[in-house]
Amino acid sequence: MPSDTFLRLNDEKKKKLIDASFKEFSINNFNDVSINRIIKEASISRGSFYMYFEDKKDLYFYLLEQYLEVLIDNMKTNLIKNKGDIFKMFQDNIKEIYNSFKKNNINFLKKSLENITMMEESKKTFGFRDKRLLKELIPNINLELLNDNAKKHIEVIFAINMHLLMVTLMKLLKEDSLDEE
Amino acid sequence: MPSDTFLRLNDEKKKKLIDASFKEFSINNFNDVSINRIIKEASISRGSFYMYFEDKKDLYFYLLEQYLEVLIDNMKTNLIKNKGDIFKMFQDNIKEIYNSFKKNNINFLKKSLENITMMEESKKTFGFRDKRLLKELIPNINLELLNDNAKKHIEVIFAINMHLLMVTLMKLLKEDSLDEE
DNA sequence: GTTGACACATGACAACTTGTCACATATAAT
DNA sequence: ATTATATGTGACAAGTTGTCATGTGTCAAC
Repeated sequence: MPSDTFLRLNDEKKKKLIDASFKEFSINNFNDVSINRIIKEASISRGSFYMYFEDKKDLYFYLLEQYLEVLIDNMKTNLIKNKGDIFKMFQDNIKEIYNSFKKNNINFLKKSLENITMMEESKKTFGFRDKRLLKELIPNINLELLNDNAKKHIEVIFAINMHLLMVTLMKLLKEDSLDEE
Repeated sequence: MPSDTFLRLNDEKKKKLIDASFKEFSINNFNDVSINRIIKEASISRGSFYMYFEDKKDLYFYLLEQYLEVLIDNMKTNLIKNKGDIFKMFQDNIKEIYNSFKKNNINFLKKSLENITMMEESKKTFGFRDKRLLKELIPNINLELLNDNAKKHIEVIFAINMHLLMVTLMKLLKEDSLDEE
């Protein structure tokens, strides 16, 4: 969360920083985003930045929220335009975001989705990569323990269990981290 | 992918680097992982490292694959122990990973899941955050356009559409990036 | 009007980071 | 022994981040 100091800032200064941040996060992956470039573009000092935000992550999540605001606004507009038809609204919104990307060739959402995708890659590696896991294990699985229906859908059952393993571990390990703090 | 040079390395040297890398990635988030620390721990030179791997990401995905190998091995062992019962196998595996974390308090999988979670946070922000989106839009939605069943499940329908918007955009924007290259 | 308290701004600084490259050395092939 | 080819090396430039002592501005109280 940005500090109160940031929120108290006059609109112009705030906007300048937000704009510069959006620009930077629209061009670079999270890892390559440079606070240096942001403060240069926004003409604020290094010290000020760290007065406003804890770190890059803090800034990023603030930007996400801001983006969401804009998204909601666009959706509202499109909803009214389409007389309350949510399906048409969704269609229009996709078009708009896509066109805006085509035009400027930079897009905050695009980069965000890339960041997510990169991490989802690793999730895939764990879970379902090329069905490799199952292939390796199948000789050792006793199919007789399953009923006929389950036998047929062993891939799905395996995938679900793998997913459960991930989710369970995620929860367990997360709770544990919280205990420490 | 690691270079052939790396794969040709003798086992001892390879292991030393892999071990050091796992350790570093088990303690720090992806962003905070330092190649510097890794090469120091593994006693190799900076130049060598970049001969083996393109960058941090390259190394990370290699480690993921290695981790998967170990996972498969553990699963096999547990499968045999449990006479081919995959459900018992999954249970045992969760316990094992969790206990290993409890013991060493460092865990590669834990950090990986944290990285994923952090990015999933942002996905949530876009998509479904507190049902805020729907709440803001509902006054403008014309429910008469939906049948009675759809009316009841407007939240679900909305969530699905939101998800579709994300997935569609992800695809569109990704394809477009490929065109450029 | 001076004082003091507080909020905010500043940029130099230490302590990192990464990727590259000219050069050195090892190993194999002629 | 000589030449290729494959590896190893660490200094280097060019960045990065977060901190902190030292500003400046503002506003209330004496």
